[in-house]
Amino acid sequence: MQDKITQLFKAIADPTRREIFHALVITGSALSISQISNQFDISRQGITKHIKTLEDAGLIRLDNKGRERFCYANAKPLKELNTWMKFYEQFWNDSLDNLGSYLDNKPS
Amino acid sequence: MQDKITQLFKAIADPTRREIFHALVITGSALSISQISNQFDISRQGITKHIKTLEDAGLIRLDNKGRERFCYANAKPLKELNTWMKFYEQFWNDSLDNLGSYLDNKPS
DNA sequence: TTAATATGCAACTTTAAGGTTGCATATTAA
DNA sequence: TTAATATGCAACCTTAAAGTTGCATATTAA
Repeated sequence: MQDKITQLFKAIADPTRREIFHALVITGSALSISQISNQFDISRQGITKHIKTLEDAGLIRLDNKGRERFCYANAKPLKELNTWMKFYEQFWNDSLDNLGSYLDNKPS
Repeated sequence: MQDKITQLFKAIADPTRREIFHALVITGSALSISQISNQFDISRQGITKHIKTLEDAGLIRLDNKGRERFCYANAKPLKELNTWMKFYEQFWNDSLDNLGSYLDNKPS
């Protein structure tokens, strides 16, 4: 399997999955798979696959309740992505970006 | 085409592309396509494709110099991803995560 | 000017991702 | 107990992504 951070980035790289995750976060509680899939045009099975991907990435958790499965968000893994990004903050704040130092060293 | 943020997430979701980007960032200057591809096991053409993807996402820029093409990093687009993530910071800091409010409302 | 280097373009293969359909099964409502 | 609901499992299709190879071309070094 791929590394954790790749798995996380891939999970949120899909717009449908970001929507599902966001819906769960703002709901603040849990939604069943049917409730989620009703909000999308794609089939329930398609949504189930997305949910599995999000679950594998740790971004959602599932709780069985009778015949239903409730999903709720877990934003904690995003901390790792934030850590990854933090490193680059110093670079995106550079007014010149790397072009500056590149041009300084450019062979003429 | 897909939206900007999806394009960015997909660009950095690939581990090889993250490596290329990181190498360019820490180099602080520019590297030619050959110099980059020499650091990887995959073919030059494979690297060229990754570079194209990174360029399309705005994460690197290219500058032609004779027969060479120099790539340099541009971290600025990551700001957008950071903005996306910032929203969820309040949730990953919750000690209880959404499980708490979910259980509170769970039908018994 | 000949050879080596750096690259682009295009076609191709392989694998993974997103999505569908059909069917089986467990749970709950009528 | 019969019907409706919520779901899983598995097979399948389609498209896109990752990566390759071969060849053409421009630039630079010998």
